Amino acid sequence: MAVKILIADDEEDILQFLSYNLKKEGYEVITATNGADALKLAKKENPDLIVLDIMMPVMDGMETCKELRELPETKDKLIVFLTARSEDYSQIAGFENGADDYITKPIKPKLFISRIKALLRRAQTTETNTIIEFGNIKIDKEKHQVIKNGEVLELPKKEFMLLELLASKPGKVFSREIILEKVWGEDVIVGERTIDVHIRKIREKIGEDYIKTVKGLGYKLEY
Amino acid sequence: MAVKILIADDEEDILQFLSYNLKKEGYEVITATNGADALKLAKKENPDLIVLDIMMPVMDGMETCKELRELPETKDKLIVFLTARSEDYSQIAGFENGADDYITKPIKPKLFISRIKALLRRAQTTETNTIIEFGNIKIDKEKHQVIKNGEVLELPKKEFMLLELLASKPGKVFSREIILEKVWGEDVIVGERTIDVHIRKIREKIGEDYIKTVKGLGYKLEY
DNA sequence: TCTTTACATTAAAATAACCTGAATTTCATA
DNA sequence: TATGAAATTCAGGTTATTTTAATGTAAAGA
Repeated sequence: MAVKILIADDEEDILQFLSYNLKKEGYEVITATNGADALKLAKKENPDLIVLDIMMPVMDGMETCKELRELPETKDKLIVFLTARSEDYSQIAGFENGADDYITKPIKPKLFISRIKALLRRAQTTETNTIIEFGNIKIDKEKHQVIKNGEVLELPKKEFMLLELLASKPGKVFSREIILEKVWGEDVIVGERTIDVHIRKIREKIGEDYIKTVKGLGYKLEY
Repeated sequence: MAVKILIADDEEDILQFLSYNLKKEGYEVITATNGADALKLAKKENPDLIVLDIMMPVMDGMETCKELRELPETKDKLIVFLTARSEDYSQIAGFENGADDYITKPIKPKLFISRIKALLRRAQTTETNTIIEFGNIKIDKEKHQVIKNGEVLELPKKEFMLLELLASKPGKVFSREIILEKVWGEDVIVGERTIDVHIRKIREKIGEDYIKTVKGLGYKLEY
């Protein structure tokens, strides 16, 4: 599922500029031209991150931020302020539970993107256990290694992801559809035979007995 | 080696007053009269602790603090804010990686010194091991040296930092994204090929077999 | 049995990721 | 501010990975 970002700015130029750059990175973008709209959209669309211009008509960025922090459904959202370089920092550093980051205009695309990415990454606390075990196979996500009876196997990216998926719930049958979505991504279009080929490669490496074909349904991992 | 403290304040009186008191305690003191200079000095002189006045021309204390927190070489430094008593505490509390302590003016020498001491003491106890070893390679952070079979290799800054990062968790795959963030800093935008080139330089020096490329993911250190 | 369906296999094509060396720019230091 | 070292960029080359496409096989249904 794509990461959703809400941008609120009254200047169309900036809105388009930021949208373009974020979309290019694969983010889903929604926009508002003032704080009040941003608030409504935030409640409705549940974005992962919100970019607020400080200066906006109807409701400015700070007021919007304050309101967002008060609503239960948006209070923990990541919020980034856009500020003119000239604006006094102390003015916006003022509140408790303020923004998670401040970006000054003029905005440089690469810098903007890297800040956004850094924030989203830091927020990701769902770092799950990095080691999965089943039978005599051990999968170490961090080291990107599969160990079979002490023997280290280095699988390339896609193979690793596919095995990781199957191993995330041993015994469960994963349909080709699900596999494509999880390993390749929702909007990546590849033929179904591609999966077969990867399964073959994995079987060659970890042994033929682990991954079982369930005709008409998909694949599962058993031990 | 004496503890080095950087003070940034636009008022000469205060600068002298604090310098005097710190020097009397045996600290080495360097000074700046605005945030921009402080930033430059911090990078160059590598002080152990930085005292920043909130109100300064060119770049104020908060802005300086933010920038310091973004540079890899200064991000973990101890930072103390000087604030006028009138200034509201909550005004400056907004930042994520804020200061380590706040001291209000007017400054009482004894109190000031004891706070500084306390901070330094706290920081010292958490000082990490300065030597990392793996295989026949030894990395001495303090001496900024890499020793391979007794032979001393002097790596330049970036190469050293990169190797240090990889060595901080041998086996773990570090993505280019993470490498850029940790070694170059979030906001420093350099091309991805830059990493490759540094990796090659390191390999040329420590040998080809330690750093492993994991295609599509990044690099890891193995031995 | 013949046909259909679903998956397997293989080699080759396409792509993405990385390496390399040279040129250029930046930086620290005298 | 001149100098050499370090850092960065760039473009062409190389390799590993991914994907396709053509063909094979086995099992289920007509």
